[in-house]
Amino acid sequence: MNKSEVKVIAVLERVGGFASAQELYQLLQQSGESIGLTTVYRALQSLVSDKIVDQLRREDGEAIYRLCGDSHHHHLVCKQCGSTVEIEGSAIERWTKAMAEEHGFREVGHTAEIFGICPKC
Amino acid sequence: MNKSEVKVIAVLERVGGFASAQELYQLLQQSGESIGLTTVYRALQSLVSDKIVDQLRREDGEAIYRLCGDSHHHHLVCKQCGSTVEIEGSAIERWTKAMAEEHGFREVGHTAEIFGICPKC
DNA sequence: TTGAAAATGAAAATCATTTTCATTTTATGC
DNA sequence: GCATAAAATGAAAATGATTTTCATTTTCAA
Repeated sequence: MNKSEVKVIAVLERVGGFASAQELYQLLQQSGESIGLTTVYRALQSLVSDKIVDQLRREDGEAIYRLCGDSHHHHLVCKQCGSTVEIEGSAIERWTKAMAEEHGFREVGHTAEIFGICPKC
Repeated sequence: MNKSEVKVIAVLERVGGFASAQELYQLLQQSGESIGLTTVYRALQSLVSDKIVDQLRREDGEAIYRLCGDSHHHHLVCKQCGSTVEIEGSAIERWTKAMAEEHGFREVGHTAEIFGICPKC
């Protein structure tokens, strides 16, 4: 665990959820850290292979990262105005576990979003 | 639905599962079809937005496609080999409805995927 | 038949990510 | 402290999937 990895972990803690390498790089720049994009990518690779960080993919294929064990939340997003509400997702956690068990999958994670039209719109 | 889209559907039927745009392009070339890579991409985009084709992502971020069944289903995807299992999602449907109602949203939809490592890998 | 709209595809552009490679930093042995 | 090998760093180039551009071809209705 070297200096860069510590910096990346710190910014991931600050973010408290998923972020892409590019976003993390920008956040680090903004907080005055001197770190190159290449190094951010390398730190993330290393943290992923050490299972300190989870990696998954946005719909557009960009890789996103978060600290393992971060309890994550889900969003209810308005299709019209874009406003979002954080919602409770224990039903999904249970569903994930049940389905994984039923099909013998391990190291499972999930993504879930609800979208619709909010009361204001 | 134009000629290219028909060709892409035909090759997807032949494949009988997921394939990337590049793979589909090669298969089409091999079967002597005259079609450009750009056109393959465009046909896939169009088929996805018409909900004739499902799109998801390999672990490396490459988009993969397959013909979708008509029923709304969810996927359990192996992070390693990309194999997928269609799973039952009534829990999600209920969760979506409950959350939407709680926050006054209407016309709601959702996305949900579970990923992990399958028994074989 | 004709003209507009849609489709096509080669080449260029885009963009996240990885690789290269020369330089700097760190750690280790003396 | 000093020398030196190993590890880390980052700028720039390379990669590879995907998208955009744009000139050309095809389709189709009037």
